Amino acid sequence: MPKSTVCSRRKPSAKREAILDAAGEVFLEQGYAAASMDNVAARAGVSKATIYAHFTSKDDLFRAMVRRRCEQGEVFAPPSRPADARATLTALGRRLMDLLLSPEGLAMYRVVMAESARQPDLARAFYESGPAAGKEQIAAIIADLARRGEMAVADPWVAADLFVGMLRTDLFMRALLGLPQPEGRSLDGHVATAVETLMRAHTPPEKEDRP
Amino acid sequence: MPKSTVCSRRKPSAKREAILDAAGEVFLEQGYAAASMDNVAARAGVSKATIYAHFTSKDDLFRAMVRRRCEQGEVFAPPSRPADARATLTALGRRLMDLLLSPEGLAMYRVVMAESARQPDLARAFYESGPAAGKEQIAAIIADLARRGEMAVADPWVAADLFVGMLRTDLFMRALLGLPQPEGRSLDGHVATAVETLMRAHTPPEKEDRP
DNA sequence: GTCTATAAAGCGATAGAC
DNA sequence: GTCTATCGCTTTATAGAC
Repeated sequence: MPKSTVCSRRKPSAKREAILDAAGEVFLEQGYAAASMDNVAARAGVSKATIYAHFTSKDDLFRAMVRRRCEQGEVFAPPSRPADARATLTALGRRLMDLLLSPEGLAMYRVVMAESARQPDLARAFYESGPAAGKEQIAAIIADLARRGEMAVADPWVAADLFVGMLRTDLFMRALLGLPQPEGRSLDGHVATAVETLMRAHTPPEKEDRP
Repeated sequence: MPKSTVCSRRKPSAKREAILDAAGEVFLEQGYAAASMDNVAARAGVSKATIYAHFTSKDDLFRAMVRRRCEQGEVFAPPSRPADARATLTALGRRLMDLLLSPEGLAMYRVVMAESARQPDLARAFYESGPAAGKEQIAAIIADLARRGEMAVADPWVAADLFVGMLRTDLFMRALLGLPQPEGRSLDGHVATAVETLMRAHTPPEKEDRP
């Protein structure tokens, strides 16, 4: 995968980067409509006219900001050395929860969903480089576990979907709504429950050993 | 449960209702910030001043609209006569999917999430009267199945969480983002997969019979 | 209660100097 | 490229007649 010096169709002008950073903060905090170009300019430390020298409109700036934040490589690395299904899924689940519950990630979900009606292509780009890419990587790891006989999986994509779904429960919904998390349950316990349920439904016959 | 003539702290003035209906359409379509009072007035067939005679501000109108749409009774009725776990869960899952994927429901999620930072109490009210109330009803039904020996459930709330999570997967995420649903998979198949996975993890020992 | 007309402020976007 | 200053429009909210 290309990582740097490739696809730099624009030289990384310092001001341009500052504007994009500021736009990220303002749009993600306030939403597209409530955010103002004056606000972005102030937070970037430039004048409003400078923004319009780099971007043709508020819309253009918003799209550039979202697209830049979508450019991220592999977020779910396969385990460095082969491990059993429970350990692999637990690490994976924990990583997913951290991503889902990060403030920037949550804000991104909110703002893109809010604008999805007016920016269908942007919503698609976000989905494909975010949730879809992540699920694809998880499905690949599950497929590998199945290949090694650690799990009995008919369709790795369905299994990945179930796994992500069991992790992205009320906890995620509450986070998206900005509500405080209930104190009782820990993230690790939450992940363990999902892993256990998935394993019970996908344990290969020769490994059957109920606790 | 009280249904009508109760809690009518305001007489249902016709214009007031028209304004609230119009506000629902406009806010849910365009989002809070992008919606204008002129637009609401036009769609309600009244003048802008009339709106301000009933509501003190745009914010007040928005809150009244959300709160009114949150007043809904029981959405997941228990089965009329006792049925086995698979049938009960399948009906329940199908009902949940219909609710989650309805255009009004989706728009409500989007607009409340987008405004959650500025309206924390509104987000909480929506959550409690929507997702939380639904999950509570589902947990009660699962608890009843467990009591009758149809399922082996340690914690009905955890089971309900898992069940809802497995249903509210990518399908729901894509719907929130306004993306078209993939053609291949049917809603019924999706529900069946979730029911099957939940059952495998919660089948009581004396009923063990794998297909 | 409901209207028309308007005030006051903020918005996206641009002109023109440097 | 970057700035200051400003245009033209839309917005929320209100005054005053009926």
